[in-house]
Amino acid sequence: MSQSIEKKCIAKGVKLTEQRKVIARVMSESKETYGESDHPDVDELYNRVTKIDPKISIATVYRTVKLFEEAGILAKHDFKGGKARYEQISESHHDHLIDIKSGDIIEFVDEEIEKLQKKVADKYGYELVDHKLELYGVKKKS
Amino acid sequence: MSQSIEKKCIAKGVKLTEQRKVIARVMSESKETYGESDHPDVDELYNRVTKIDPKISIATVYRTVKLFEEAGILAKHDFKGGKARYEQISESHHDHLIDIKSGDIIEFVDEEIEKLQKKVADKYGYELVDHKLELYGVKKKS
DNA sequence: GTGAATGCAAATTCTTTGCACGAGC
DNA sequence: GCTCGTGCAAAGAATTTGCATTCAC
Repeated sequence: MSQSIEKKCIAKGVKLTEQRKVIARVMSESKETYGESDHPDVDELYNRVTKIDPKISIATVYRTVKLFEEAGILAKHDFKGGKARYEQISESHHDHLIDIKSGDIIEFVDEEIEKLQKKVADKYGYELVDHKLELYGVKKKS
Repeated sequence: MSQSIEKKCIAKGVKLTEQRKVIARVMSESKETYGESDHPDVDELYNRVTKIDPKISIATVYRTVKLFEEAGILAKHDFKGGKARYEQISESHHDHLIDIKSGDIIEFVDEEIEKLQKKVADKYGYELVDHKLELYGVKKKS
């Protein structure tokens, strides 16, 4: 179980307003409530937070996810489909396998792929600072 | 050297209008003219095609790249930065290493990573139909 | 000739911003 | 009181779409 976003904010000196607390809480509870597959977009997040505090505006949600992203608290993903989707950054890095039929998202870690990526960057004289690996697949009938 | 887009259209039964021919030609010549790093967005493509035929509208460019993408002729990439960027699909699959300082794009192939990706999908009971691997790096001073 | 493609401008969608008001120190 | 955050609505940017006209076959 990962550290609450609220605590991370305090650790990083991000000021916590009431609105930010609600957004932090909703994102902290995301996977516990909706499963590992949960990567809400801003609209979905807005729906969830306004159930707790109906006065929060969508602009604040946009501003807050951007703030959290810059603070290294949330990760932004541009999966196929146009809108940006967010998840809390966890200690352990992982990549995504996306079911193109159902939209389900499976998170996985593959140390060997990680190592090879560094090797590739190295080969071209680069230091790897970030990467994105998304697999798109269909369930095999078995 | 890869097959011209125009020929691919004929092979796939995609109707060729004058506008589509111009767009096909510009995308076919993309890497030869602008280097391996070339992955134009729609705006850039629009600039290039209107130099050949100034009457082509941006809507046609959008419609055409979507059409070509659906026909498996162009690949669409959502690199960081908001706008979609395109390149011709070549026989040999490759991934991208992006220089986050200069924006340069290096294309690379790593068979081992490819294999591991299939293995991961397999492990979760999926058949891999597509994937996206992007490395973001900074040049090492050496 | 007929259905599909185009150009234009308006509409959509996602996201950002200007500004006046409000909250916290 | 001052600074910064928020809400609202308007602005922006990228992309799509409705419709009348034109084009490809």
